[in-house]
Amino acid sequence: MITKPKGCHDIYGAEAKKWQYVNQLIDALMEKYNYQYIRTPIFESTDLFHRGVGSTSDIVTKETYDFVDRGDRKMTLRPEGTAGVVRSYIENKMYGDATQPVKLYYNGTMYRYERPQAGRDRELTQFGVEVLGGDDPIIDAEVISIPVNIYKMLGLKQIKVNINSLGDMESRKAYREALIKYFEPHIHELCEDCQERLQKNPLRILDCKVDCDNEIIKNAPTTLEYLNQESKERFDKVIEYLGALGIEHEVNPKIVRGLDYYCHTVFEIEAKVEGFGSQNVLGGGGRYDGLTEELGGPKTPGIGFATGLGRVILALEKEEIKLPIKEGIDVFILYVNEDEKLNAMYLAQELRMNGFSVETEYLGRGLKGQFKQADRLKSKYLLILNSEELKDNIVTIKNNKTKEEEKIDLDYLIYYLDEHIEEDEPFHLGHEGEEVHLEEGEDDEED
RNA sequence: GCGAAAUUGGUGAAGUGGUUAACACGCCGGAUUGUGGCUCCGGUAUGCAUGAGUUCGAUCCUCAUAUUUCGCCCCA
Repeated sequence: MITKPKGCHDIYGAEAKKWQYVNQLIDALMEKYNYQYIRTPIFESTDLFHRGVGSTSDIVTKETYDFVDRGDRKMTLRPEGTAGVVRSYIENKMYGDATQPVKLYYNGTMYRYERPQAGRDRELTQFGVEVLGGDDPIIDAEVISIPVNIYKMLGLKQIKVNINSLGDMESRKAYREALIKYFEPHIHELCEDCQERLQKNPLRILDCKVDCDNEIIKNAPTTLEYLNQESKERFDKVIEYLGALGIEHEVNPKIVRGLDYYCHTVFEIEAKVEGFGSQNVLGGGGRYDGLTEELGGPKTPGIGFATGLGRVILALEKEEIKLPIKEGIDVFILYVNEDEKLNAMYLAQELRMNGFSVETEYLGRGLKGQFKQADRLKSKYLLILNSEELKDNIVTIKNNKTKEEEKIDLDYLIYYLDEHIEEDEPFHLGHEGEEVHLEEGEDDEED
């Protein structure tokens, strides 16, 4: 048997419904925020990812899916969304668009050559936004608010927003050096991994799992102490604006993110629910004011975030949240003989084209089996065909809940169903179209 | 890249170095000759992850491979 590649998943059945729901919620909310959907290629020139990401980690060399195409071009399956979006922004000269800043969102699969574990796959789906061409802290606050609001709308409660500032490039550099200087004399008191991190990626020592209780790490200088005046004021604004949006958060100087291009605001949102596993960051992001220039575009400030939808769905499961997913069909058409079958086929098409979800029998089961099938499909109505009745243009329609049965003229069938079956509810933001309040404590705790 | 555990039908699972691998659920059919969900009866073939080895004989023991799960590294 040929099996799926390691770290990949088939999404189908009830799980696929969850994905569709989440995707619909994202699309609906992004429309309200007026972010434009963008779809970029799933593979790009390998250079694109090498340039943006920098050299402090072994991401690029070890953890991407690289291949050479038939034209000898070096290609890489995208490991994240930002690089492609920024490339597209530059290539399509969006910095010249009439409406600025440019607000974009994407939702697609990413590929990382990693060892799978809970919450970590080789093919993953990320939803993210990028805002290019503005550096006011109001943008930072808005970008952070998007995943927070999505999690809330999905019903997730046990989440925590961590935020930090790395400052501008100057502050960041100063901090890095200070950190190396601080750790160097104590290096032998730290774990092996940390000893290696010291020169390669000293910021990562701060969230080491082995040494996290070590006094040396606890007393290490924080990014915040190394912010210059301007960076500090900027960060204070972001905090203030988050407060205005009612977004609970914690300033956590250990949040540093792994990549070189981040500056100023960085944030991560983690799932706090019991049993989530060690990969508990649902999403995160930050400001990358230097990236566009690095990739060959004009100097353009930018900020974005991405959230792994697989982890979001895992969090929904761990918090035992049931999404309001519509299930069942409107009508199941039962038939037995060939003449009825032809009518069933035609009626199914007719009703479908008139907006009803319809199933009929495909496997030649007996009437008893068809009733069972209709129940399994959670059909609201049963349409029972009978050759004799059809001659008089009559069909039997049965409400599968009340079990009441009526004989009606075929010409009235659509009218009848229109009367009895309520319209599919369009996707609502919030529940049952009620007003949504996202502030703490006002939620539906008591419902 | 490193370490640990797991893998039995459509599903949940029990079990053994030796003719037909339990039980349950599900599904299909019948009792009920065109109105079901309960009950009873019958059916559900080739199925013990894959490949090699040990053995008279392997689903069981050994090794390898694959996948899954958990942790480390890394985390975009």
